[in-house]
Amino acid sequence: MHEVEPTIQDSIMAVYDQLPPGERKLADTTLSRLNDLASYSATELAVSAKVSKATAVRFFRRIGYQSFGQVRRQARAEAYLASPLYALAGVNPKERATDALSNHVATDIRNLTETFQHQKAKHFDQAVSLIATAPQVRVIGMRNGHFVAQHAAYLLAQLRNNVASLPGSSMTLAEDLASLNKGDVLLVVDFRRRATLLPTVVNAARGANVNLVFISGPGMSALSRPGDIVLQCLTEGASVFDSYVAAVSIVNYLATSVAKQLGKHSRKRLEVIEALHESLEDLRP
Amino acid sequence: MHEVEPTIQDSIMAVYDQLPPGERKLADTTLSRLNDLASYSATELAVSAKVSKATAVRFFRRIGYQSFGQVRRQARAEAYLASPLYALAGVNPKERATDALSNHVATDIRNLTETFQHQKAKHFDQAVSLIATAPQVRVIGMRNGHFVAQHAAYLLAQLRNNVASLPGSSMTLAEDLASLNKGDVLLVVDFRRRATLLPTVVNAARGANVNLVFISGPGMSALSRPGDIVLQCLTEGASVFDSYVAAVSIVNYLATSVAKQLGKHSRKRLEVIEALHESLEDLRP
DNA sequence: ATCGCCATGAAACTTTAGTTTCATGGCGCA
DNA sequence: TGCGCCATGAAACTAAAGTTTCATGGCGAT
Repeated sequence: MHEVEPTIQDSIMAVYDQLPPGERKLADTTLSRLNDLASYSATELAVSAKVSKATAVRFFRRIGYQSFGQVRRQARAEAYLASPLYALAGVNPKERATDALSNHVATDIRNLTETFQHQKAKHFDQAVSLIATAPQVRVIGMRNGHFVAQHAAYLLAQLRNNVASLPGSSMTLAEDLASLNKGDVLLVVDFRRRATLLPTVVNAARGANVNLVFISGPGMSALSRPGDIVLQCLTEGASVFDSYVAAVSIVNYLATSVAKQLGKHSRKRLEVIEALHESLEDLRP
Repeated sequence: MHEVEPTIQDSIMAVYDQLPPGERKLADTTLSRLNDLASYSATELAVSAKVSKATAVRFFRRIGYQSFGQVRRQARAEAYLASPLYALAGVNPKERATDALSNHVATDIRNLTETFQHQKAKHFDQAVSLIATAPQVRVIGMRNGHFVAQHAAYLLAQLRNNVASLPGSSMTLAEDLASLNKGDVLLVVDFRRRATLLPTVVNAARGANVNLVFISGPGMSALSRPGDIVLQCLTEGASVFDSYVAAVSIVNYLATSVAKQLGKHSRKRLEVIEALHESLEDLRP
């Protein structure tokens, strides 16, 4: 019978929930680099986790290694074993991945890269400006698009006031729409399998001179008119379901860009929200 | 127009046949380790090529780098880009990401690849089986995780009966939980900034012997216990916000796998739903 | 309020990696 | 043979990484 040595991941997990905050940050950055851990120095890890070198030493000692050198040696040994996808996909780039998993990942990566490659910078910047400066921002998405819309609303609400996703509650859509004015932004997430409700909403918004920003799938959103701002995302799925990975990514980037445009202002807001949460004891560290 | 930087391999090849014997030995060992070059020190390379450290320095300088530090940095970047998945996505490894946008995309691609690389196939398969066969499936996620949970519920609901996301409506959480029995599955989406409610829910579920499946960020979900099924996703963001791209991707793959396990059964269900939608005129083509 | 515990980072310190200098020796060539 | 060139490694040196020590500050218990 012989002991199976724990992997670095195992070692970290074993103590993860007893780690103090600083060391936990380090644990997270370490875990996120598990693949090529051996190519980082302890100092680099410490810097990127925003803790001191001393904390790094304590951390690696706590998870059971005498020195960082040991960690590096083991990391290198593990990297050698731990790349199933490498094996599956073949080292030769010309060999195509054949199994479902590699295929899935490859499809999503392609969705990401192509979506951003084809994005028009002009549209994107316009969308950012509008969202940053509009008196009110509303987000709507049905079915497949609903969760993307929710995500967008959640992120944007951390950056500015007057962000909400529609419909607020089940039967208030009409009221919600009525409160939109010229200069406001309606972010419409519009993918395949659209509900019939959506065109109605869009028309109402158009009537009120609301600025429309679309996040839509490949093939122009039938709801948009020339002149509207449209951010197109690839949604190709490797199998039965469409993939909304690119849409989620673009929402993140959109919110990030808005944050940058708002600058200090929104950073302040993020802090206020953080403080509120703290005092509400609503979150855990 | 901008110069394409040569890869390390290019740099070596360019001067290979003018190299003196010692440096050539070093060139050979370097080339043979190109894929994880960054994890070796110059000293190690020198030792394994049986030349002195001084020769190593001369060699790396001759191929065009000021210091070994530069070599290491570039090696790391190349190793990362040389992954077969990048090749599949058609990304040109020689193009460097420098601006915010490229950085964003690169981060998300990294999140995807690493998330799937570190996934334990065993956990994943268990999750799929449980979800495919459980009498009831419930999904819960708060804050950052909420939209991911919604997406999961939406996809799974297309494949099988008795899928719902919690809380169904604002005040029914207790009732919802009470209706869970042994053998049911609770899919918990648990990311940073967790609401305090979540631990309560999880404990209740544990009390009822419900099977728990976690989708969580890097660093083990503090809610999970050894033995639980945990699917970990990287959530590293390129800027202010964490990225949930990998989580969305894994949800898609999870649902896809459930679909495959259910086979005809779920295909039938998809058709039924489609027919329902058609007759409700709820969708547009 | 005071005490004690612990996490933490700054800075001193040690060790290791990387670089430079220099002496040696091989090799071609006059 | 003697000269110059250059590759090379040993060793001195410098820079960077890793480790230790220590002072601070937060936090809970007394």
